[in-house]
Amino acid sequence: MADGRRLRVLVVDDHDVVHWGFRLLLTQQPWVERCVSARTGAEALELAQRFEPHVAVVDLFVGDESGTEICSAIRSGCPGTRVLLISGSGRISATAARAAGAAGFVSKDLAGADVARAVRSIGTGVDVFAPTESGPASRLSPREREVLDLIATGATNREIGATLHLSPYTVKEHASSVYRKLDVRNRAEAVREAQRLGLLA
Amino acid sequence: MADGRRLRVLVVDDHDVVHWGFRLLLTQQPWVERCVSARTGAEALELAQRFEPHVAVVDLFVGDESGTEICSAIRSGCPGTRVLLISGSGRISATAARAAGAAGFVSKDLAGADVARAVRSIGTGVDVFAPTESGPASRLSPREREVLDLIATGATNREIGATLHLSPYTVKEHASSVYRKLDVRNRAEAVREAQRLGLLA
DNA sequence: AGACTTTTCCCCCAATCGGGGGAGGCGACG
DNA sequence: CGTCGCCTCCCCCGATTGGGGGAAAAGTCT
Repeated sequence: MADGRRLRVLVVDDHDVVHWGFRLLLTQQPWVERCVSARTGAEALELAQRFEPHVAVVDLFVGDESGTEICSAIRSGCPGTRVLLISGSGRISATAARAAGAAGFVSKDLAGADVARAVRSIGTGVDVFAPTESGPASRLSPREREVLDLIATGATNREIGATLHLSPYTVKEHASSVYRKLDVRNRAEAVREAQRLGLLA
Repeated sequence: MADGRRLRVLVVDDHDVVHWGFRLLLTQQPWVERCVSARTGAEALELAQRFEPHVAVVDLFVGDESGTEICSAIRSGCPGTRVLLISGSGRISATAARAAGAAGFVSKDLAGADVARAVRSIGTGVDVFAPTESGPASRLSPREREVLDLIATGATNREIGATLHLSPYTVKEHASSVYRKLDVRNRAEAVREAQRLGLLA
């Protein structure tokens, strides 16, 4: 794709510090043509269409909005733009990122040079899914994550079952699996641990 | 305190992007002499003692470490340095921030100019506690916070009672008060809400 | 094909939870 | 002085939880 061409990059994040950080990081790169930032999904979409960036760096949580949704919106509204999802402290499943149409996923925890390299790789057509899933977080199955999400809202097993169209027995089963995998004893601790691991918004 | 003098600032955060963001933001300010960054509590302490910054900007969560603890460490290891605590998305009680010896607290959500102004205010001896306490967080009594902390560890009311030398009945009473005040139904949701409000770390 | 994981469902049972009620003591604030 | 919030303790009760057991279908990986 982009070979001898310099890249345009769009940064989507609700924190100004992140904007400045990326701007400082990226404008120093000789292969970056320009770097613009959006603070909301709507702004991101608008900028993407007007600006046609090669790469959109999208935070997993942009205010109240979901990074994966913004990713999907950019993908459909501006097909030429490839999306790199970045996470604050937590992790996301590579499959979920792919499902949203992302071309890559990395953690903000990575050193600057690594993030920059990831942006460049995305821009040149190479997919990047950095944090090879390893922690206890990754061992949670999709179903278990769904259940965990609902547990964090204070829902009972019965309510979760109704929501997910499952028997309360099954919900309890998934909940117990989550407790085992996260090494916690109950819902309260599971929520705390999930927050710590960045599994919840 | 610092009048005609330009300020040295230490940024403590585990995310490089935040470092770059603050660097870009602060080095543009004419009243900033220099801006250095630390990625861990130990590094922060070391830099604080060697560098004697006027202001230390400390994230509420630095990797696995607690921002308030780093704040305390800086305060005792380098009394001349005043600390500005910053939060990612959540909030913290101003009282908790004060207890840790912080001279101020703001949210990363603030616009750049506001954050910069807060840093400058801290450096010139003015305390800054931006999100004026009003929410449900501040209404929690000390006992209720203790109970909430222990609930987040997965402890049962009986265990909490043993820890705090209270009857399980009393613990249950405090727990119920917490639920009422945070407008949640149970422990799991209370933990999630407490995290969101920055009551836990 | 066998091992493995995931998902789904069921039962039993003790422990825990959370709301409701009541009660007394304390200190602050007006 | 009365009220109000905080802290402490107690009981009852139904709902919920979480561990133990078993079972079956589907898919993946080797």
